Amino acid sequence: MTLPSTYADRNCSLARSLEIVGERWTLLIVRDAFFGVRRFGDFVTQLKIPRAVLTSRLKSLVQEGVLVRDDGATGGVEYRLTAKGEGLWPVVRALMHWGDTFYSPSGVKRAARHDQDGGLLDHEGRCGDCGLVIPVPEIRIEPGPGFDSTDPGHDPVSDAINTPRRLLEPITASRTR
Amino acid sequence: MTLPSTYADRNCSLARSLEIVGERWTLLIVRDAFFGVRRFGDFVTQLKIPRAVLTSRLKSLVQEGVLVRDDGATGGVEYRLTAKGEGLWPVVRALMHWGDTFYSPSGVKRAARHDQDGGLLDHEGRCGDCGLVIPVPEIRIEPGPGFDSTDPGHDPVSDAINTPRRLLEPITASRTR
DNA sequence: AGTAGCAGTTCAGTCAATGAACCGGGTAGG
DNA sequence: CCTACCCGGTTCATTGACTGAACTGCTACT
Repeated sequence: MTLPSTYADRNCSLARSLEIVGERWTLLIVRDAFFGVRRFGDFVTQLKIPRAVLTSRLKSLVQEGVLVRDDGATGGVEYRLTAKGEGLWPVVRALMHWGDTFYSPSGVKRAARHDQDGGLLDHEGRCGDCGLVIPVPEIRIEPGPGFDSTDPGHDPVSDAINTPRRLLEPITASRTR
Repeated sequence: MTLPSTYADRNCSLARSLEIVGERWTLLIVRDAFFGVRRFGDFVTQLKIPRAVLTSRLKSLVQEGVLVRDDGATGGVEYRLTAKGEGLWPVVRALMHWGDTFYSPSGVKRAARHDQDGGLLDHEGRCGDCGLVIPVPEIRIEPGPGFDSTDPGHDPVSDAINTPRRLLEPITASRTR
């Protein structure tokens, strides 16, 4: 899966995409990046992913141009989504919608709103108020009716993610800067 | 990944979805099912997936209600998408679109049309002619400009898949019934 | 110097994937 | 009735990937 063309089908863009984001953990890393996670350690605590696996996934995501790694202004290492990475939002949205539909009887686990006018976004990412498809940086995400708030967050990163916030806004919770 | 809740995050429908369709090969099996593949042996020849893995994937997809297994009218075993399985079409479409966008400079590898009026479907599945989102059984799929027809199909199943056809229509190519 | 936080590595144990050979039931032909 | 073939599925030895815990090395602060 890591190597190019592990799936034989050269004529299928689905297979091609899965070469990049089809491995275990990869899409969850991307989701966290949408939610503002940027630091190696924050991915580890949020996802409980083995550090070695995270290293390998971040490396290939950077190589594929889904993330950029830079030693950021804050002094530490940061991983951020590129435009190509942001292009995965419809994929993440579609999977979340399918999961909400078939595995969350009490309603969506997370709702998306248009940050500018507060309108609810439908499953296609279209704002109920202004009718437009909202670009990623203008989307605000918040807990929905299906969100389970018993068993509350155990770490500041999860807490930050579960608070209404705009996508891509960096998480600064644990860091007092 | 096979077990429930291998991904810790209970409050994320993305993680929940990936429990079901996030394993290696699973979405490719689903894609083939959309393209009309129904037989064990056809999945093997089309995907070149190890038979043991296919057995295991089909079993869990049936268990999750994405596929149904029945000993069909034709006499053989058949795997078909359920409504829940058809609900994965937006996921498959989103991943194909991302792959087309970033890995297929010469254009989409497969185009989708509204079978009724011949209108091209956009990346949201909306018909350019009638403006509606087209339900899966009314979608016709055909090779697009990015399709590589050198290195032609080596097996009748691939040939059938690469011929314009409606989704879900069973492949009967190799079988002379 | 001394400590703390963080990105990333190392390593041994475990579990899943791979590919090729094999099994057994059903059907068709002789 | 016997044989050959097709097909779904299993078995098995090998290889490779994932896991979790401990460790390294760098930087900043005291």
